[in-house]
Amino acid sequence: MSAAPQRREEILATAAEVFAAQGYNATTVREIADAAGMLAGSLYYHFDSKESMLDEILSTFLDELWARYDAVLAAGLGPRETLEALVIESFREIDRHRAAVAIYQRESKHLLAQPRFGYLAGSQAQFEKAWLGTLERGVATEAFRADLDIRLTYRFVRDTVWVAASWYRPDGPSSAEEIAGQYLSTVLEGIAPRA
Amino acid sequence: MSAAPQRREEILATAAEVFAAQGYNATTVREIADAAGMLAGSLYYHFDSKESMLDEILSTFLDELWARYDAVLAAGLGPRETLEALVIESFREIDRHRAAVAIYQRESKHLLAQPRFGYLAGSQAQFEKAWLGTLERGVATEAFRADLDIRLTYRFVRDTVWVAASWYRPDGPSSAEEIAGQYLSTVLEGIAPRA
DNA sequence: CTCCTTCCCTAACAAGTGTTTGGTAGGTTA
DNA sequence: TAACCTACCAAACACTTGTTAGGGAAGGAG
Repeated sequence: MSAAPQRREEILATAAEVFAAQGYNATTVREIADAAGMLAGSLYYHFDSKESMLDEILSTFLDELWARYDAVLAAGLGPRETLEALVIESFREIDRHRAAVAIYQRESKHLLAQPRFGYLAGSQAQFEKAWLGTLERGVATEAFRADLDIRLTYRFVRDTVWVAASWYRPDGPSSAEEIAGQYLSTVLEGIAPRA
Repeated sequence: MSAAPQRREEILATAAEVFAAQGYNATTVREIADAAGMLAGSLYYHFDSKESMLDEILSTFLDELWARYDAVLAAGLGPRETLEALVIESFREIDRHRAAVAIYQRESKHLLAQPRFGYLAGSQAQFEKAWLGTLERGVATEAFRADLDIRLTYRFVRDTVWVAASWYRPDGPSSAEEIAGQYLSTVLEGIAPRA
C-alpha cells in the first residue's frame, strides 16, 4: 500500500507528537503542517485525511507491540516470568512509541465505535486475554496470591503500565528497564517491608 | 455569583457525562444541549460559555476532594494509615464524581497552560506534596521498604488510583471501598505470596 | 388585568475546520 | 531539449464551531 519514503514517516512522527501533546480532536491539520514545515493542504499529498494519519500511527504501533507480545507468550515461560517479560516489553514499547501509546491511551475508548478503528477492539480483547491468562495461571500454580481479584488486578496493572506514557521521557533519569524493574518490584512484593 | 438552582446543576451533570465520554474538545455545545433536552443557544442562559461549564465541573470536584484530603492529612495518622485513608477517599471521590475525575485525568495536562485553569497546577502541587510526604514519612519510619524509588512509586499510585475513573461504574460488581481494599492489598503486600 | 421574571426557542453571525483544486519550482529520465 | 514525477504552495470550498440577539410562552405578583 504505502512505500513510505522518509518524508512521510517524518510527518507522521511529527503528527504523533502533536496529537499526544494536545489530543487528536484539539489538533488542527494546520498545526501539524506548521510543525512539519509546510502548509495544511500539502499534507494531502502524503495522506488521504487527518484520520488516516491517526490510523497509521495507531496500527503501526499495535503491529510492533504484538510482535513483541507474541514472542513473549510463545516462549513458554512460567506465569511470573511471563508477567515480568510483558511489563518489560510494555515499558520498552513506551520508550519507542511514547506518542503513539499516549494517543492510544487517550483516544482508543471512543474510537472503538468507529468501524475504521474496529481493530482496536480486537487488540484490546487479545490484550485482556494475555494478561488475564497469565494472572490465572499464576494463581493456579501458586506463583501469585490465591485471594487476588484477577480482573481488578488486571486493570490495575494494565492502567499503571500504559499511563506511564504520559510522564515518561526517554532522556529522563530512569531508563525503561529501570522503571519496569521498580514497578515489578512494587507489584510483586508490595511496598510494605517483608517480615 | 451563581445561586445554582436545580436545573443548572442538572445541565452541569449532563455536560460532565458527555465531556467524560467524548472528551471536552470533541464535544459540541449542541450535543450537550441535546442531552439536556434543549437547544444550543439556550445553554447560554445558564452559563457564560462552554469553558465556564468545564471550569465549574472541575473546581467543584477539586473543592470537595480537598475537603476530604485535608481532613485525612490533619488527622495525625501514621504513614501507612494515611496512605490507606487517601486511597479510600480517592475511590470514594471517583464514586461520587466519576465524570469529573475522568475529565480531570484527561484534560488537566493541557489546561494547565491556560491562566483560567491555573488553579489546577496548585492542586497538582498540593497533591504531590501530600502523597510524596506520606511515602517519605513511611520510608523514614520503616513502614515502607527502604529501597523504594519515592517519585516512581508516587506516580504509580497516583495514576492507578485516578485511572480507575475510566472503568469504574457505581452499579458494578465492586463497591468503591472493595476496590480500594483490593488495591491497597496489592500495593502494600504485593501480588506474590508472602513466604 | 398588567407587569415582570424565568426559561427556552429561532435565527443568525464570525471564526475556524478538514479538504480540494489548480498551479509550479526543481530534479530525473529519455 | 522535452517530458515527467515529486513535493510543495496559494486560494478557495463547504461545513461545523461557539456564541449572540431578539422574541415569546408560562406563571406568579401587584
